[in-house]
Amino acid sequence: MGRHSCCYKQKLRKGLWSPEEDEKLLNYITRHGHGCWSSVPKLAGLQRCGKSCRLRWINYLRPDLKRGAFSQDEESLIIELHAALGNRWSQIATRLPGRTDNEIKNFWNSCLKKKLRRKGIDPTTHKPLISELQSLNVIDQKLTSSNTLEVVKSTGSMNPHDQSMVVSPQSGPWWFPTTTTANQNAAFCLSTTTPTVSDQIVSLISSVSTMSSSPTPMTSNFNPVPNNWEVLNYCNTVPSQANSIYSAFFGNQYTEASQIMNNNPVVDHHHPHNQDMKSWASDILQYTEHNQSSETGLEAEVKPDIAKYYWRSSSSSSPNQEAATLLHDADVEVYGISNR
DNA sequence: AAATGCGCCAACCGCAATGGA
DNA sequence: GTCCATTGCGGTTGGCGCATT
Repeated sequence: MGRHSCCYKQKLRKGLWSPEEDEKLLNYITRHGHGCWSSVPKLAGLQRCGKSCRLRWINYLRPDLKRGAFSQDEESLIIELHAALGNRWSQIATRLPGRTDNEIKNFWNSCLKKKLRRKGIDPTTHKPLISELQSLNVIDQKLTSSNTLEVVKSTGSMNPHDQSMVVSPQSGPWWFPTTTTANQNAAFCLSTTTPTVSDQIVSLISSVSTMSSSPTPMTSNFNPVPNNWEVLNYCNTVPSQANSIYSAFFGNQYTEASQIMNNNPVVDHHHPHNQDMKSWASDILQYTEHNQSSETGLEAEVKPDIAKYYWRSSSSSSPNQEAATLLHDADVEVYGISNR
C-alpha cells in the first residue's frame, strides 16, 4: 500500500519537477493523452512513477487551470461549500472551474481557516468558536449583572497593549442607528479606524448573544442589515439551513441568505412570543439591491451588538463617560475625552 | 550580514475504492 | 469470491522564500 508498486522496481526521481520533466510530460500527454498512468513515465521518458506524473498533470500542467489568487466570489463559495461538504476537496473543486482540490485545500489551510477564526467562527463546524463559548458562563453572568466593565476585565478580551482605539467626538459610522442616545454614544466610542479592540469585543459578545439565556430578546432596531445575534438565532430555529445561511452571511451574500430564509418556515423556539423573525429578511434584499456602501457586511452585522450591550450597561446619565471609563480601565489609551 | 522563525504550497504518503482477470 | 493493479482522495510534510531578530 502507499507507494505505487512501480516505484520499487527502479530508482525514481522524487521532489520538485524540473522544467525539462514538465516539458516531456506535457508533450507526451498533448500528443497521446495519458491513457494508463502507470505506463506514462516510461513512454514519456521520465524517471518518475505514474502516480507522480498524474499529480503533476492534474495540479500544474493541465491547460484548463486557472492561475493566480482566489477572487472574493471564489472565497465565499469555498466557505459556503465547506460548510455543506466538509473537507471533501475534490467535490468542492468541481464547483470551482480551473481550481484543483489541492489548491483549494492549501488555500483553506493557509488562509481561510485563519480568516474565519478572526471572525469568531470555528472553521470546522462553521459555528462560534468553542474557546469563546467556554468564556460564556463568565460573560453571561457579568452581562446579567449589567456590568460590561467587569466582563471585559474578567475575560481579558482587550489587549492591554492595543492603542488603536481612538475616540473622537464625531458621529459614528452610518450603520449605527442614531435613534437612541445610547447607540450614539456607542458609535462615538467605537468609531475607530483600526478597530482591533472592538473586534475582540464583537467576537465575544456575538457569541454571548447566540447562546445567552438572557430573557431580554434583542430584536434589531438596526436597519437594514440584521445583527449577528439574529442571524445565529435564526440558524438555531432552522438547523437544516444553518450552514447555508451562516456562510451566505459571512460571504456577504445577503440575497442568497434572504432567499433561503424566505423559503423556510420560521419558528422562534427561544422566544415564542416574539415577532416573526422573517421580517428582516426583506430588509436584507433591500440592502443588497440598494446599498452601495463601502462598509463590509461583517461590520454591519456585528457592530450593532456592541451598541446594545453598551446601552444595557449604561446606568449613568453620561453613557459617553461610562464607555470611556471602560476603555480606560482596560488600559486602552483613549484620546479626545476628558479625564475621569 | 547571518541566524532564526514562519507561512505557503508543491508533492508525497497512506488508505479506500474500483475494476479486471 | 479473491487477488492485484490502478486510480482517486485527503492528510501531512519538506523545502523555499520572506520577515524578523
